[in-house]
Amino acid sequence: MTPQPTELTEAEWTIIKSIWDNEPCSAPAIQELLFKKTAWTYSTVRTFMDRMVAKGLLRAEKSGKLTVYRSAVTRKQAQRGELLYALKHAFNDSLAPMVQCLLDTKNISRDELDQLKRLIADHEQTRSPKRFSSKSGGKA
Amino acid sequence: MTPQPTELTEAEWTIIKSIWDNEPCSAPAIQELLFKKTAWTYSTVRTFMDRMVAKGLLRAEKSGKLTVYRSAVTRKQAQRGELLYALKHAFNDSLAPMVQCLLDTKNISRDELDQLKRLIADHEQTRSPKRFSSKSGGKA
DNA sequence: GCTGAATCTCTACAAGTGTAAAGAATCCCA
DNA sequence: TGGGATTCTTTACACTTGTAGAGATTCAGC
Repeated sequence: MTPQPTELTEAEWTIIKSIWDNEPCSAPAIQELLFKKTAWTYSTVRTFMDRMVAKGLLRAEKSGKLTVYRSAVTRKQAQRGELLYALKHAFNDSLAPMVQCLLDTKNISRDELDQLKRLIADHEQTRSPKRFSSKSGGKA
Repeated sequence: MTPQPTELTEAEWTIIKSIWDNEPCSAPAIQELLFKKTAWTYSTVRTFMDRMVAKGLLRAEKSGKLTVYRSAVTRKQAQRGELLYALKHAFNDSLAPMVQCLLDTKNISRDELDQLKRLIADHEQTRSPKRFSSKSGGKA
């Protein structure tokens, strides 16, 4: 699972986000949903969507005259891909510099900082249960 | 300063990293440095570099027959650009989900976790000195 | 069966990206 | 001063991305 990480173009992000929120859905539906933001015509949207099918980002299925689309990658997968791209190229795969850059760049509220600390604390917990990991281990 | 954030392509990252580490430098020098990794010919490297000059990522200067190149964006700027792209598109500009994804994705060692905690702690300190910030404030 | 609305398919084109060959210019040295 | 080595310039080409028009298809209702 989690095939080779994919990076999406800006347009692809726009499309797939709309699909995640509405799947299964048709091209005309997506076009209408996005029109406010993008002013894309039906042709444009349709072209993107078909190209994304070709790339394995979406799946299409004919239902009568309608073509119905679904995502073929999860939000998590796509996020991972994008994150790994940045991590690898901009930060040579090192966590700390990336987080440092994040801290330097965005104006982070106290609440957000607390939230980050909590995330890390929780992760520590999960990462190394260390003691009674009576979690049902492994498959059958 | 810090003009509009730029995202770099993979090839551009490769080139500019090599330049940051060696500037000022010539195209043949960069080509040779990268050849092991990329097998790019001189023409390829040179094309990239000249296009990057056109984009404002590098600066070029003739010195006799040699063209000498320098970066026109700092590592920080480029990192920021890449990070903001991911943050914006994949995470709708929300810090926590991005960090969460980071934690979920990479195998993070205990040391790294500690380092992250320290980063955040330090940041808190800096962000809101709150009490005796007798730190020499501001310029002149 | 015909018409109109909705949808689809095909084709196109400009800009950007990855990749490079071929030939021109230049310089060092014998 | 001519030749070889180094570097530069020009041009090209295929593929991707952003964007879309024009015409074909299909269905629903008259």
